[in-house]
Amino acid sequence: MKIGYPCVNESLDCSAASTFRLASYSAERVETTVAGNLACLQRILEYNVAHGLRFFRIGSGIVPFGSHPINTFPWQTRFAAEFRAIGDYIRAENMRVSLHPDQFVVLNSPNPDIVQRSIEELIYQGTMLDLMEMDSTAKLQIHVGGLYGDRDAAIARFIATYHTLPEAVRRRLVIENDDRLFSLHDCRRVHEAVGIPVLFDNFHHECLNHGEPMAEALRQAAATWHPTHDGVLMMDYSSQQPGERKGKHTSTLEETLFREFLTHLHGLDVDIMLEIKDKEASACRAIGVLRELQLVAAEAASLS
DNA sequence: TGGCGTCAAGATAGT
DNA sequence: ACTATCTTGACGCCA
Repeated sequence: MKIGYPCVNESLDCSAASTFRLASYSAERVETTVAGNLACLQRILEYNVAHGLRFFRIGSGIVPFGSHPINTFPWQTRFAAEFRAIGDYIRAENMRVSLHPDQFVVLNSPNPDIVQRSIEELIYQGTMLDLMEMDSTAKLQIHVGGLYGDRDAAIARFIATYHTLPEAVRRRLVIENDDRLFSLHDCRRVHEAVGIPVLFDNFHHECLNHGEPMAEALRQAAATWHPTHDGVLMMDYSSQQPGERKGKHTSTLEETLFREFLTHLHGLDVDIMLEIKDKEASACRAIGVLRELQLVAAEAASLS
């Protein structure tokens, strides 16, 4: 089981998502910014190794305007060595990485231009993983998309678009159950049609489900991952921020809830991304919780 | 230097 | 038809 957090490290004084306005675009600016972002990414990964965090979501903004037509800078060749070095480090340290393109990637949009731009974005993000020479267990996670008033048609459009994706994207693409529109059940329908793995989000599942208990939901999601091609189930973990609207992520890890969640795994191996506001602080505490449990288990074994 | 309006991109619910 | 929200930071103008 690997534990991780997304995109940003708040303990370090660098950013791997440094960018600039479209209006101030220049090739020179791209080059210096990507160099800085990759240097920071390496520092974040080193921090993670030092703290036992072996899962990390790389931010979408490593290459500013990475899928925008304005960006004709050959970053893929200029930074090939840097990407490969980062990939070597990730493999050497037995880490796992993912990316999560944001809300603008909508493969089931009725608007073909939006679909095309979405595919361009997925190609950009997949290319980064390819340059790092990551295998197909490094994933690109997206949501199914919009509903547009007709769930079946929306799912059918996702499936149709999926078939047109380049293999380089398809081998990494996974769908995540969301908290309002497409549930675990809906994602499993898509999986049954095209074989795409379902990344499980426990908090979204609490917000939107069909009565599946947590342990059963985990089992169902895990069954959509091919053990060698996809790796073990990736999941996002969070919990409700008390007193806030339903769906608001907690500001810090609630250790009691996390321990309770772990009881539903029943030995299932998963890699857990903590989608929690205070980032690595909570991830480190999650590591502490797991170590405690392991100590308890080890003690019980030695006594028996 | 600090404050703050704005930023490539979509979809949805509410008014 | 228009706005706020998701979600959040960071750019970059201005005082």
